[in-house]
Amino acid sequence: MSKGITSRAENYSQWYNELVIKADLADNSAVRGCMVIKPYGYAVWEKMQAQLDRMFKETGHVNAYFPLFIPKSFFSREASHVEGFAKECAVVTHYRLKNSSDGKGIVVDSDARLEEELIVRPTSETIIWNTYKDWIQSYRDLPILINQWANVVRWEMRTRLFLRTAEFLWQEGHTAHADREEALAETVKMIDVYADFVEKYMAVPVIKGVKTEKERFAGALETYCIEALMQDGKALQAGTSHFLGQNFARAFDVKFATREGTLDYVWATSWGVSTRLMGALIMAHSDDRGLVLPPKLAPIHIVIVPVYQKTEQMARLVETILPLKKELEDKGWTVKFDDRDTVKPGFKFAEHELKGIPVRIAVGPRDMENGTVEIARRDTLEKQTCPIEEAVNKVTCLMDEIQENIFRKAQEFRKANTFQTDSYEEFREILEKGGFIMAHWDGTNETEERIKEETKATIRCIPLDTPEENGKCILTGKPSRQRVLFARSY
RNA sequence: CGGGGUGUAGCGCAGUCCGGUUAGCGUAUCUGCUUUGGGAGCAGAGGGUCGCAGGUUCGAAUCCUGCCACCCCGACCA
Repeated sequence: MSKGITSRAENYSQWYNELVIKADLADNSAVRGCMVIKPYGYAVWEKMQAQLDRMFKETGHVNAYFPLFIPKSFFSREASHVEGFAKECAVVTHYRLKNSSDGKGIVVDSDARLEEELIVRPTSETIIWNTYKDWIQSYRDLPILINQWANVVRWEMRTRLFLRTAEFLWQEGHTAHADREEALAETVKMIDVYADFVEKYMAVPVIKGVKTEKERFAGALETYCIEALMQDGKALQAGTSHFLGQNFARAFDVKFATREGTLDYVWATSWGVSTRLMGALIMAHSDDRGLVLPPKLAPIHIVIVPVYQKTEQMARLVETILPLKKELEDKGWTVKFDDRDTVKPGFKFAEHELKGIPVRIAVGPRDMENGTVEIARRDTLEKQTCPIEEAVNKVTCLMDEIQENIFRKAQEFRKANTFQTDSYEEFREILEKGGFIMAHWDGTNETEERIKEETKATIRCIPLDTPEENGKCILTGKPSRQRVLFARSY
């Protein structure tokens, strides 16, 4: 295990993987493309989960749970949906094993073949809409605003810890509405919730927009998304909210009696974020010393490290440290007192930095004499000595400062790496360095496809808040009304 | 699924071309002493079906055949 980790762009993926593993977040599992989320990583996910859940409830949603297995036939109901997901599904064909006839191990019992294969959900639209059909008869049954916390499986060709694993954890909201406007409003509301969460809690700035037809979710009429820029200059889709129109209602025959007494199909939305957000968090803030966690999502806010030579000294330090710890905890901070006597302070410093703990307090004999403690912040690595009675206030201020600072830093990075160009030549040059590019596009699938083939860049989104501006498509020179966001992406 | 690469101690690797002592190094682990304000030092100890299965040979980590797994780059994707 080497001591340093480098975030140089050319070995960014190794850096990322190494960081995830060393910072004790996750491991590769024995199952291809899956990961083991370790307790520390899971604690971060739980923090994210808790906050998102709060935000969903505040916007009127409730949680429910639907089956892991989906009958194959459900999938073929919505044509574009099956096209989008069929290639990457895990399929259950049998329900029993038996001892092999040669006595060596266990084989699948070929007599136990399922009449209809079951798909391990890659997303739950189909099984949920099949259920909603029974739940919805009248406008009085609407809206249905349900969220599910679940795992899904997508048999991806290539995987990377947190960013794209075969199995991943996520939440998926599935709502049903009586009219188009309400469903559209819900779609927008949820992308706003996501953007809020990612910016205010994860401290990662995002760009809100809609996907082009080519990048749209399979079966959606419109896909809203938030896009973030990682430190290697690649874009990461951090969350999506889909306006599904009446497509799934038609496919699953979900009609309702309207106020006016007519029969109409239900309007749908779905929206989700996943453990991929962990990937975004890691890549957006980390440095060569390891993870940098925003205080609002850090499982441990403060670590207290004692510095001492003899056991008696430690006993004296404890008398100072325990009341301090208690006082910090009363303020609502999660505090770890690292009293291990098996490793030296320097080792502990490095380890807690690797794990991204926002604030470290060191207390040693020198402090005992002066009535001080040393406070170090993870984001800037600055250290300061302060009187012990001021420590609690100091730390409390520091937490807000750190939260703001890492957001500002990420914002500045994005600003410095967002470009605007009207020349295809320059467009290609910028892509080599990485970053977001705002450029004109003629609005056709063909142009988008050709740009992707020639440059590996995709249209991340058509940003919501970009002003209209007449221009010419960067590739074809045809007229364009608005710049769109291009980037290479994960 | 296409291209490239790698499987040797918990982790990271050397040895393989050119077969030949008891398979080695770093790190981690354990014990002891000294250390402790930025990843400690010394001494000692434990830990291996050399990815799997065949074959060639007096002798295989090394050569041959087949298989498997993983990683990277592409295509695909949250």
